[in-house]
Amino acid sequence: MFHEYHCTIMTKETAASTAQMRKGVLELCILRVLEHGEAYTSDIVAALQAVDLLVVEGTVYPLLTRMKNAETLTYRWAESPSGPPRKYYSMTPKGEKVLNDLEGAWDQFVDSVNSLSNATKI
Amino acid sequence: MFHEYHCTIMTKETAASTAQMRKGVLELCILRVLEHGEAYTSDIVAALQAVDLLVVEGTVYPLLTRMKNAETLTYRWAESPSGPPRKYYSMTPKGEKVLNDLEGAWDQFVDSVNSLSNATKI
DNA sequence: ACATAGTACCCTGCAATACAAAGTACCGTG
DNA sequence: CACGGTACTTTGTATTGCAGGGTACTATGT
Repeated sequence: MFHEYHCTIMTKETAASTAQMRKGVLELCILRVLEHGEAYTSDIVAALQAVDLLVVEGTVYPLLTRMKNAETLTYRWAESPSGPPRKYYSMTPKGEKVLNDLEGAWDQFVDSVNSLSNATKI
Repeated sequence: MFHEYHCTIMTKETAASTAQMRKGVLELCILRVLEHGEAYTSDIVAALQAVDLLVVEGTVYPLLTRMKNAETLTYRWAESPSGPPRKYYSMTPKGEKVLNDLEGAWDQFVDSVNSLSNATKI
């Protein structure tokens, strides 16, 4: 069952493709969220869902671990008002550099895809 | 060995992410190429590489087969001026509908990702 | 006629990873 | 002390981009 009710049109094909589109850009999205300050997983998921980027915790947790291992992120433990302690993630200096690179790659990628709809001739 | 010499900045991390970004948008890109008329695989690969979308034949061939099986595309055999015959692909009516849907999904996706860099607050 | 080179298509195996689902652990409350 | 909620982790599956190798057809040169 798809949770993408808010989309105007969402056929089987489109749903599969949008799922694919998310891949590879999640790292950029997470860094953009953390650009505004530290956050823990539920914050990040909520921020991404708030802009219609549909991700689930099961996807974000492993990605955060990978980014932490790559030293793009770091975290600190912090107590929760109710529940177990949370891992609050924030960018490392290396993470800021990665973010900067990914911004450029993203812009270039969008330009490339969009240039196909006008300029291409075979 | 990466062939992405033309990119201004391409670290290990960026290269991996751009490879991921390509995934899921290739179908849209192929449809955008075929929007201008039929083409065979080498035409398509050349058109994508011309706008810095780096794909290889090994990726495009299976994708074209999947799209043909999904009845998004069809093809006709045509003789080559030199070499074996070629499969010239073109969009089916269903393909035009898929293209239209993917255009909308793509625009929405780009907006979502870009909205993170400004409006997000945690 | 035959060997060679070039072009085009196809298939197999590998690696990465999004996602689902189940499991573990901690905290507060009744 | 049991229970519900929250948070983190792990396991398994399916998808798919990519590399590499294989097959087949055509044209060319000897």
